[in-house]
Amino acid sequence: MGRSPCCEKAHTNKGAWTKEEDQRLINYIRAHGEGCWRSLPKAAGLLRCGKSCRLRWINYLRPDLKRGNFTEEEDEIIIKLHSLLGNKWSLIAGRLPGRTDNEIKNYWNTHIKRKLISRGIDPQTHRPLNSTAALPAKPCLDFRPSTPENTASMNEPITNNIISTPATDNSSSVDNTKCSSSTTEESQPPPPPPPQKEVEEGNAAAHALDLELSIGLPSHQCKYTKSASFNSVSSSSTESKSFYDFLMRPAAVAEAETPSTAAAVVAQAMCLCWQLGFQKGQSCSNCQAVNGLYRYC
DNA sequence: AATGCGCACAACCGCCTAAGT
DNA sequence: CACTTAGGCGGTTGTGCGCAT
Repeated sequence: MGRSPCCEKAHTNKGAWTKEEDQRLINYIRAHGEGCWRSLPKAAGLLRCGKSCRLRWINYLRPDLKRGNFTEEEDEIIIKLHSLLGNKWSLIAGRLPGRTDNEIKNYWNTHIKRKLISRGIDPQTHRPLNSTAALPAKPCLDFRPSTPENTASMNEPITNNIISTPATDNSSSVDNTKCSSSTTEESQPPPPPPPQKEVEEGNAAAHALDLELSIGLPSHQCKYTKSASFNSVSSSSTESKSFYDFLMRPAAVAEAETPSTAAAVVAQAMCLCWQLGFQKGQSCSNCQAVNGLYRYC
């Protein structure tokens, strides 16, 4: 049985929105609030698909949108979050008040990719370009469930989780693009994405995800539990907790902070020696000192 | 002035998941 | 438990615009 279309396509407009349509949508949402996108078009007198209305509102009409150019600080935050989260645009957008996932996604594809390439960094793997050729993209947070194997691996020196040392180390059979440490199942050739499904299948309780960054998610305040079910903070590390706080801080709270505050938290919580193109053996003291938290080194 | 090209971004599409029945 | 539905997400496409020739 196929999926029914989200709306009656025969009688819906497509393409660019007119000012009148925008105004109708704005007026309706102002009067009735968001919700029930399926019935909204009819109620608002719009010949549009509900999905289309939702997208238009979220990406363009919402009053709290920032619009305008991204700042350098926002750039850096996006880069850093992308290195951790991969193409989880909605998660990244959640950390940038006033920015939408679509906006960030477009900005990434048109600006930041080029910027990173000009720095000699692979935009997908966040590793130096000359060491990442032909390696598949991989998000950098590990959403695998906690298992004894994982837990054990977390206590080992980190060499290949998330961003590993640039590939001078070919002798290791470990796939450096993997964000997770090697386990029995992951010692096999990496299946194409997404790992999330596997994770969820192996985690019926959906509560034991371990991000290996010791990031946890208080379910009461994060709307993104569906996309990334973070576990509770399991580390006493101040740094990881700071970054956890930053990631999981509601956008409304984050908005109250200055971008530099947010950036500082990221800078504090993440070791970026990898991003600077350090070669093996040149990693900073943080990488060596914080066992199990930074997977970049 | 006309044309071609590349870029930026709004919008669409298909899929997934949670919630409802 | 199976099925349906709405909402949400990420990838991709379409189109308008500016610039170079």
